[in-house]
Amino acid sequence: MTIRRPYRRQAEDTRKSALIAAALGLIATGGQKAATVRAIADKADVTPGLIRHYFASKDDLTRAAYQRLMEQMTAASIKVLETVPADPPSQLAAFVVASLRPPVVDATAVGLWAGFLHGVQHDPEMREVHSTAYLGYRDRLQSLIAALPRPADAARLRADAIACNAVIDGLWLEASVLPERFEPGEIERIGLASVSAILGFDLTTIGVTE
Amino acid sequence: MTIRRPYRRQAEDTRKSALIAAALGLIATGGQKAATVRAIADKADVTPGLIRHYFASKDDLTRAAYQRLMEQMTAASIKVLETVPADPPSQLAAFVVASLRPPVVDATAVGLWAGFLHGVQHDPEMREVHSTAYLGYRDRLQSLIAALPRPADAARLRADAIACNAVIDGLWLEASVLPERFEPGEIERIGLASVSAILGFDLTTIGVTE
DNA sequence: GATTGAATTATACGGTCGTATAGCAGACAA
DNA sequence: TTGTCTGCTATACGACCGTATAATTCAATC
Repeated sequence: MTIRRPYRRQAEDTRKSALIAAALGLIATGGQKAATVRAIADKADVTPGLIRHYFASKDDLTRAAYQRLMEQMTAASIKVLETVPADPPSQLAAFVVASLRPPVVDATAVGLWAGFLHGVQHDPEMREVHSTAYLGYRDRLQSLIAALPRPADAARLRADAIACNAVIDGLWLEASVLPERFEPGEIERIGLASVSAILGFDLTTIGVTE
Repeated sequence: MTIRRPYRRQAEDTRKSALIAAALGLIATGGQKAATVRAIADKADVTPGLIRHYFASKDDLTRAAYQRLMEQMTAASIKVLETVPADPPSQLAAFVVASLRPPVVDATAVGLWAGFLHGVQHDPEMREVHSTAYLGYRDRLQSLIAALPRPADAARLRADAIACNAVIDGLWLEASVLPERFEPGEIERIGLASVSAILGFDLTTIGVTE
């Protein structure tokens, strides 16, 4: 008679969360092709069969992992707003800088993002998740811009939000992919200067050093 | 006795090129995992064994495909410079707009780019290709900015080039992933306005409608 | 402490992957 | 025509993939 692997039962949320974390870790390290059912189970310290007990299919797990990733990324930028003065310029400056620093700017984050992009383009459910997260982030940015003491109509506001979001995204991309090409603090400085120029409102004199 | 598939001999460059094109097509459509040795051979109308006759391994073919992609993408933006007036503002405006239109802004292009990102991050050879292409594009942009009739020292020039490149990249990303969220021409307009604001030099009055 | 239901493991299946190697057949020289 | 080089095909191998299903063992309930 052979011995059977011992185990401890866990709550559904705990297991699902562990499996999602394992999948994200593997995708970050080795790309989508490294995140096999067996490897994920191994990393989560369970056996492969359990994945299909909690997720209808591997694609289902992949979708859940993507959702988690998007939540984490947008949450990091938004949370910082609670820790700075409530005046609009400080809030916006902090938001911009937080989006251009770890943990948002990070080689694994952009790797993960890229790993999911194909799914985002072809899976309607993932597309929905992406659209919601992206527009949520941009709307937040837009409301911070709208709060600034400067005149701007609705059309201008929308264009400004798209433009500022693009600078942030572009810098995020470049700094994440080729971090060694930039000096420490350079990306944040350029980000603040660019947003200031686009909005016609100086944010560079606000202290956001930490 | 079984019949054997008939074939015609081709030059090495022809076959390699066809295999690369097939690989890119498959990655664009179905992601990296769709670009299997068998599928690539099928699309290039040869048998799988031929791939390993021309490429040391599948990774070798993947690297070649990435190189081709980067060449195509940067070439598209640069080529447009020959077709517009030689004065610096017109050149820069044309460059920006060309980078924010098809074929550069394209759902398949960004899908391809994402499909290769993991390799770029982990394969030194692909990283080198990326670095060269990216910096080449940015240098080109920087030289166009430098030619503008406005004062700017070296440090300012570098920061401006990084910032403008970031806006372009960010808009490229957003427009490629969620094209239905933007009105026709909106991205180009925002791109020109943002670059103008960052540089403090108006490019929006130049006709680049085409 | 016995019972019971579900969380977890175990095993198996058909399919596809990248790679290796042997031999056929197309095209050019003689 | 004949010979010969090599581009190309054919076939096979071991590994691993996602999925399906049956067997077990843990933990809560009575």
